[in-house]
Formats: sequence, C-alpha cells, structure tokens
Amino acid sequence: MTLPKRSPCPVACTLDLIGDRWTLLIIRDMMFFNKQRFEEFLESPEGISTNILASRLKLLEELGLVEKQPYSNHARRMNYQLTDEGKSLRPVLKVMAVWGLKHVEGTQVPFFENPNSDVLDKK
Amino acid sequence: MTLPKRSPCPVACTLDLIGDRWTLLIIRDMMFFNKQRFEEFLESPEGISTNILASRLKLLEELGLVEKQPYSNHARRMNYQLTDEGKSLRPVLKVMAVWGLKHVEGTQVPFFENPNSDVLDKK
DNA sequence: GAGATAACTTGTAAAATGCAAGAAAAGATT
DNA sequence: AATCTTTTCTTGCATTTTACAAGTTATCTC
Repeated sequence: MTLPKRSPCPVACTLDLIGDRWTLLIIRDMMFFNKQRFEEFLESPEGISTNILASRLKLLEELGLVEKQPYSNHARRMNYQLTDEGKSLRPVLKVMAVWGLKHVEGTQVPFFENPNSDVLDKK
Repeated sequence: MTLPKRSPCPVACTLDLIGDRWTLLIIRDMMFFNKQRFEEFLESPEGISTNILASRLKLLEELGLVEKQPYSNHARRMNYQLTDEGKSLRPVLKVMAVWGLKHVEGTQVPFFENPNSDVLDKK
C-alpha cells in the first residue's frame, strides 16, 4: 500500500505514514507494553476513541506494519501484532522517548520504567 | 510555555509538541538546509500554506525551539533560527530520515545528499 | 436462544487544514 | 512625501479530520 507523497523527502514520507497524534502511540503499546487487542489499546491513558483506533489499525495493516489475526476460542477477538517492518520503528520510538524525557517537564517512566532500561533497548 | 499533556508518556508528550504533518519539516529546513526566512520555508516541495506556517512558527517560538529576530535593513524581514533546544531534535530528525530512506519506496536524498553523509551526522 | 464479550460503525459537533486573496510594515525609489 | 517593492502575516471560507456518544454485529458460553 502506498500513500500519496508530498515530496521525496524521507522525513516527510515518514510523517505521511506515522506523523499524527495517535499512530505511534498504538505502536508504542504493542512494542513496549505487549498490547495486542483493541480493548487494550483503549485503556491507554491518552484515551484514543474507538473510531480513530479502528481506522489507524486498518491503515497500519494496509501499510504492512501490523498484522491482524483471529484469536481462537473467543468472541470475535483479534490479535494485532507488529510485523518486522513495524518492529523496525523501535529506534524512532526510542529517540522520541529519550528526547521527551529530557526536554518535556513532567514526563515519566512508569511508562518506560527507566530511561536506560532494557525496555527501550532490547532487541 | 506548556501545552496540555495527554499523559506523562514521553512519546505522547513529544507528539503533542511536534507530532503533526508540518512542524518537523520546518525544523528540517532550518537544521539541514539552513533556511531562516518565511519565504524560504514556503519554497519547500511539500508546499506548506502561509497560515499554517505562521501558526507553526509562532508555536515553535513559544515552545522555545525557535528564535525570531528582525533582519536589519530589509523590509519587515525576519530571521528564524533554532535554539539549542531546537537543535537537540537532530537525532529525532535523523532517525526518521534513516527509517524513511530504508522503508519508504521513492525517498531520495538530494534532500540529504547521502544517507551516511555528514549532513545528517554533523554536530 | 439469551447473555456476554469484543470489535467495530454511525451520527454529529468541533477543530484543524487547505486555498485564495489581500492587508500591513518598513525600507527603496522617484 | 508619495508611491513601489518586498516580505510577513491575516482573513474568510470550503473541506477534511478529530472527538464524543451511542449503537450494531459477530461469535462463543450457558
């Protein structure tokens, strides 16, 4: 799947894919908190709404960053998981987390426990 | 200046500041292309419109990421420059550029000349 | 087949964006 | 001293995206 590009700039193109208020937070939830289900994403403190979440998950799937699979034995239950492509965003999340911790007052890490912990560093 | 936070998460907070379609592109123009003036930002290939540009520059100034100074001897001419705080976003821009170059087809580097060049690495 | 669970969809109001036009400040020109 | 030029920025309006609330649908359990 290809979204319309504003320019050939890799920064602009990356922003076209994930540069909004919500997408990277969904990826954060999968990457650092191992969330996999619709309802789990809804529980995050930022309070994404259901229509935005559904549309973002769909887009992420179309982009090949996320895979969706039915979860056996439960009512209509789905599993959302990062693909390798999606996992490759780890450095982006990490650098943003580190920047935020240093430059935005009031940021904390029950989220990321410790800025230098392996939550950010592993894999 | 402090924007309302959605959560104490450093990723969410960073997105609250610069997580939109335009802000990082303005910073890119200052950081990698040494643009400093309103009109120069307008020339970038993504085609930001004047009202959006004005509002983002104002916000960036209020956040302390950008400084605005009158340019002597020219009609109403202003200079916009990154503060140290603004310059600290270089790793964020860099990691997004590297990711884009690798994962988004059709991204190029007349923008960044060469993914491994000192345009990205210096300072 | 009634109930529970979980993933969505729909409707509508509010906000942000995009586009075009033009206003305003200040030096340069005549 | 009036007009021109350059440059930043504002305004108005159409379109798109977001936010919030409510409701619908699919599938398993009892």
